[in-house]
Amino acid sequence: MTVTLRDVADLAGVSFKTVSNVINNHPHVAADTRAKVESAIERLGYRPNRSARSLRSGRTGAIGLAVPELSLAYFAELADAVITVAEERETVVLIEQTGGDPRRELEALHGARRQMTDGLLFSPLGLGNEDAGVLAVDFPLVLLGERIFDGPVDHVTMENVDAARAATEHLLAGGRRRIAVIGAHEGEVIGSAGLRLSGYRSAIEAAGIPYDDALVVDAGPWHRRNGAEAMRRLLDRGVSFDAVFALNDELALGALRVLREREFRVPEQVAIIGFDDVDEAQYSLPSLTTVDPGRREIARLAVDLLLERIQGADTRPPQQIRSHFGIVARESTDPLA
Amino acid sequence: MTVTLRDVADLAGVSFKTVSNVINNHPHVAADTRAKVESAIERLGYRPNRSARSLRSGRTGAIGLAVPELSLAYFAELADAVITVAEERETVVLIEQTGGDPRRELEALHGARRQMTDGLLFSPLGLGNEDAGVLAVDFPLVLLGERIFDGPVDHVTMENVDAARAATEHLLAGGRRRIAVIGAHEGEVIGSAGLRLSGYRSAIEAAGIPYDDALVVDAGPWHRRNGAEAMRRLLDRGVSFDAVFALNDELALGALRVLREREFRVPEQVAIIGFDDVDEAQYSLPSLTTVDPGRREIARLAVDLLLERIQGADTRPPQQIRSHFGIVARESTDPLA
DNA sequence: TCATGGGGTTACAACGTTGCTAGTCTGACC
DNA sequence: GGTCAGACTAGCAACGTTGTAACCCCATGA
Repeated sequence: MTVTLRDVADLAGVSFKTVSNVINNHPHVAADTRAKVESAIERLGYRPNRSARSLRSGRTGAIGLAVPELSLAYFAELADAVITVAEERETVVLIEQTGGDPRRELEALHGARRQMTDGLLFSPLGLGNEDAGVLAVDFPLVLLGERIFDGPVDHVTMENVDAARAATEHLLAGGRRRIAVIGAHEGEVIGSAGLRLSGYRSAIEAAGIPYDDALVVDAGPWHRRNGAEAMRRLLDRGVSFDAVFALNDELALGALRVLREREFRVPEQVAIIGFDDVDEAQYSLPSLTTVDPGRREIARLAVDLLLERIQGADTRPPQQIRSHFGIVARESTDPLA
Repeated sequence: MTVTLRDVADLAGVSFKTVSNVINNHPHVAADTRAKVESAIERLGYRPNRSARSLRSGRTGAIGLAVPELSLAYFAELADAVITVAEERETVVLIEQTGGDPRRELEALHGARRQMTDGLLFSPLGLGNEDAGVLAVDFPLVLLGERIFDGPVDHVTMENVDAARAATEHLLAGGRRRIAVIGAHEGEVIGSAGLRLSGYRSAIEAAGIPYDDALVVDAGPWHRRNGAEAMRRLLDRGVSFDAVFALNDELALGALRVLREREFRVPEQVAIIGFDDVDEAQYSLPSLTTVDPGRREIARLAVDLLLERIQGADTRPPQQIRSHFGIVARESTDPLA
């Protein structure tokens, strides 16, 4: 039924161990032996059995990716990028959705699925810096996102503060002075919300504009519906503003929807900028200016770092790596005439 | 280092095979033996080794999901649903992206990754009905989508024709008479495009409206950008229309963007309906009427069918299963006053 | 009393691979 | 000519699990 090393060996007239040597590119295999074996492999359509290989070697050739949920465009596009990079490295990706629930995030770290992978790319949402201890695990782990910074592990993240500052400066450069923020998380210091908010704050204060609480709206999860709802709350407060910095694109698109519903002209009356550069941002009306946080770069850096740790080649202390960001200017922030 | 059956057996004072029997719920294990073994398992934190189990039993406990790309919201949301259902069945999902490329789709069917899974959920895009033969594989396979209907395999799909007819009727009921179609694929008979177009056609003809080629616009891949571009082509043709049926939501959102750019009032001058009910459809402006094709139902049916085939419990001939659809009426098709 | 049967448990042999070790052979060197 | 290094190949023993078949023992019925 299934073709094994032994079958190949019989056909090639060598021992099955020699076939194994050929497959694993051992040195000291004579060229003609290698040729014989390879043609036998070809003839029989031999494929190494991954379970047997894993059992013996302790490697699975797979990595895990734990994210909140694929329905969020950012994570879907991140997963896309991770899978694509991993494929180039002959590695498969096993996706787990945690829903941002701390309990399920812990399970992603310690659950039974870990056995099926050699390491994990972990993007927590429910766990925070106070949980950094749980990251002390005995398998290769690369942390993504901005929920935890004090963990004893490699961490690939984006330049949240600098990028948020740049986003805010982009609005300021367009002549805006009263810039609202959508998507804050009350009291959060680190975490995407806290970091981006602090970037915002440093930009406006550098421009001599005082920070105004009334312009900052909390939102729960960063879905469109929460962006819409937050914008409604902001409008209902009756404060005036001429720009909005939504802390991610989904929030921005939800907020944009409400702005236009209430017949604000965007960008003439209100400019809006998002964060993430999801594909969709190009196709809203107006198209959405946003921050490209370097998603593909993050995927590449994270996968490569994880694979190096798995191979044991990399024995450096835990790394903190940041991707490069850029402002993608589109219609939603066209400067005032 | 790792805890094995033997360690548990030693602690419990039984043979390692008895431990195996306990774990696999074999009948004929005395209650007190079971208790002893279970407490030993607990004490040592024993976890069965999946590679060893796979090697011996031939089962991996994983299924594959091959889709064009996760960046397309429909597939991201489908993957979300599949992973969620599979998790409830203690099964992990291994996602492969084919990019809709026939070569990579074939690889998904025959490639090395198949070894890591017990079966495959396969949503082709590049392969068509003429390739049905390649689906004759020796592992459990459940086909998704509407590219291939003549395959010798289980197939879970949506009611494309009926749903498209209902979508068109929804527009007709709103008083629209000149309904354009965006996203056709020239000459396609089956496939989502072909089927949905034929549903459209049967609806308008039943309403006594002749089919007009000038109203039907081709588009390549169903991305926003193609929807936008197709809408531009349609407008450039100079034909008049009072409604648009976009064959999926992404096309609809791209088209909507162009309509509003060109200052059409939606839905007053032009109504638009999509297909898929992606999350985003609720947050566009105007919100997008669409067809809910029963994505969660598809995921559940497909996973359960695949798992039954894997267990060998299901020996029926290949099944054709269809999910239930519904029209989700939103602002973009508000009826004419 | 002895065969019978079945509950409960166990020994043994795989599953297909790789790490380690040991071997054989050739050619070069002193 | 003998020794030795190095190139090349092979044998054995795991890795941790499950299927098969066998075992023991006690209760039952003849």
